[in-house]
Amino acid sequence: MKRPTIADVARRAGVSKGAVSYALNGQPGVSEATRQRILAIAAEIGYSPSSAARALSGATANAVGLALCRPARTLGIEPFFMELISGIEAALSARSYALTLQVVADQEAEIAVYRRWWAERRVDGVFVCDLRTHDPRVPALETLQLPAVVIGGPGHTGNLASVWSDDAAALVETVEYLGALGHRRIARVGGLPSLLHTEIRTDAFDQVCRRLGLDGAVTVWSDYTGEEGARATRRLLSSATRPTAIIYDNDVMAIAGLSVAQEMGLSVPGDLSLVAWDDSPLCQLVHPPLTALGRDIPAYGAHAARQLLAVIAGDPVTGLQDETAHLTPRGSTAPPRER
Amino acid sequence: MKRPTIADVARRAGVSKGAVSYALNGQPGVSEATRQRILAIAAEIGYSPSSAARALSGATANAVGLALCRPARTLGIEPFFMELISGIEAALSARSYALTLQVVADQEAEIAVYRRWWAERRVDGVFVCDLRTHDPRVPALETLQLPAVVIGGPGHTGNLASVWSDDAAALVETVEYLGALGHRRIARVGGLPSLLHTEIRTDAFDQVCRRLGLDGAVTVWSDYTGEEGARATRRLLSSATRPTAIIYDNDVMAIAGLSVAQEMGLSVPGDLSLVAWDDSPLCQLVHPPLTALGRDIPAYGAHAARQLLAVIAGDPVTGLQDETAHLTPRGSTAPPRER
DNA sequence: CTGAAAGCGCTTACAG
DNA sequence: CTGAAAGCGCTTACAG
Repeated sequence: MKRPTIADVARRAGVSKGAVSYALNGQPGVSEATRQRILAIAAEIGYSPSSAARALSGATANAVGLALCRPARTLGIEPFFMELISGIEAALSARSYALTLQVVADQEAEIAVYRRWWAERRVDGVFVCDLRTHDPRVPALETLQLPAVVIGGPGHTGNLASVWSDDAAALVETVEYLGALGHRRIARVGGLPSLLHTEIRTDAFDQVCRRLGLDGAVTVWSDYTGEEGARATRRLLSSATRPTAIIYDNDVMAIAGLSVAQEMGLSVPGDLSLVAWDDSPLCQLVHPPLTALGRDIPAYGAHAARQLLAVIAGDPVTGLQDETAHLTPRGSTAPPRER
Repeated sequence: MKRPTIADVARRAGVSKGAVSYALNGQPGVSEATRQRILAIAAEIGYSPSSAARALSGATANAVGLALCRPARTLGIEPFFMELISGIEAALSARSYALTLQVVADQEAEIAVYRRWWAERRVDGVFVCDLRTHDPRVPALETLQLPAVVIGGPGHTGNLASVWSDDAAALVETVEYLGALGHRRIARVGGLPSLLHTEIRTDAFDQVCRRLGLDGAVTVWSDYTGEEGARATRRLLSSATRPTAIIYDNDVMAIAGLSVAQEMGLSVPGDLSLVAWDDSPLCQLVHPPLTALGRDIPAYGAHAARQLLAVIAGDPVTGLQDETAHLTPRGSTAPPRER
């Protein structure tokens, strides 16, 4: 089947190719009647402008890129990324933008991908996930002048636009809630310590525990996998002064932790309260269902997409604070049982 | 920062643009010494050919498309798709192909996306997931002559290439195993009944149960969500002749089923054995860990990607049978307890 | 082995 | 409001 071109539409409509271009792009230069006729003919013969030709004539690529730097196993098991991508995608396709995805091994490879995308003019902009302090991707993107939106923060984003959520506030709310239930020894199983949001949560955790005088507070780090979450939990629960409550940096680790507690003969929430960060449907599938910190991740992705399109359009864009995660108490938290 | 073009490389190397093109694409027409010099200069100034210009001059778009027709919530929670995408991506990026992703609402919208991608010359080929019998996407793609690989089957793929796994065999193995343990009343919580692989599994289930004389065999359908999996399980376990074993069409439903069994006071595996299809890490996070049917999903995606690249290259490609899922027995299956 | 040139299908000033 | 033309950055026959 031969693909229709702008010339086919022009011939049928009895106008020049330029007129067709103006009509399709909503530019002035054609009468409304002509525009309608041209649009009808384009629809009739199934014409869509070649993205290559369009991109080559200086217009945009109509595509944005997302490079993910996580191994396949954590990508697969964490609902977060797929939900984020769904949200990004929904906002992009509403504006007929395509999403180009690439999985990379490390930050260096990620920067190389940005450079290639830029040189190939393949994308008009990119999303940056898993921000770190002193993140080399930020200056690299600034140098390339490739439009970008950081999904994360606040701070450490240089001149790049960003979308972020107040993790510190969510963590403080959680600790205060556990404190109000009567917990004095609260532990936290954090995510990768190199990620900015892990650092933000850790700092907030230390501060609020100090403020509430909870000196049994301890953070151990993990990598978001169930295996590591289980190992960290086993270590915490084997200590002489074991915690009565644990906060996990994702839901997969929390579910693994629940399993470990049951295997060690502890009752949840009687002997141990558990809180998961990221309230995916998984949290309600286990027994007892997990108290969790949740927010609308697809919406977060959609906001990031709209920010990126604004940056590409040249609008002045800075940081956008998204909804703060809220705590949904379920069966995994209760006052600590006296020992 | 200005993007380097082929002219910049040609000027520096003191050759024509044509020569640079030949050198970069590994075509004859330049001496090996010149080729090396040109490649070195390209690398030095960070040159990558504009994908738009390349696509416009009749070469390929160097991108393939994947349209996913699932709501955000099941996409997020099912590790399957993200693992598949990881595998596809790894095989594609090894050949510097980009993956374009789009989430669509239904099959009609999906066909419209294919048509648009084709008209825009945005992709060189596409992957087709969630195959149905009499799937309208198959003739649509045949008409467009857009290279495609169906991820699923066997059968019902028209002239399109495909990658598939023998679900019938895996299901038979599972039922025979449960039968050998002594189970006589086996139920199955299936996925969406409209999907081909659900049909294949259902037929295989009916046949093997008949062959083994298990007349309590029953299949109920679901939509892969935990909620529906829980509801289906509750219904099955409330029946007077409740099953002693249940096979689930994905792991999320199996985990929900485990939770329901526990909530109803049944012990797993004492009163009820459970088997999950799709052996993601989730299966080992619950208590007891789930017996599951698993296979290497990233590899499945990688095979599909290599098939698609072969179709695009014009190689003769037909159906490729991938590994059959194998059963990993864990704590959720045992002989039924006498009642 | 190399160079000059046409052409891919658009967009966008520039004349009319 | 419309048409003719240049130009985006490649690839690929076609001469030399």
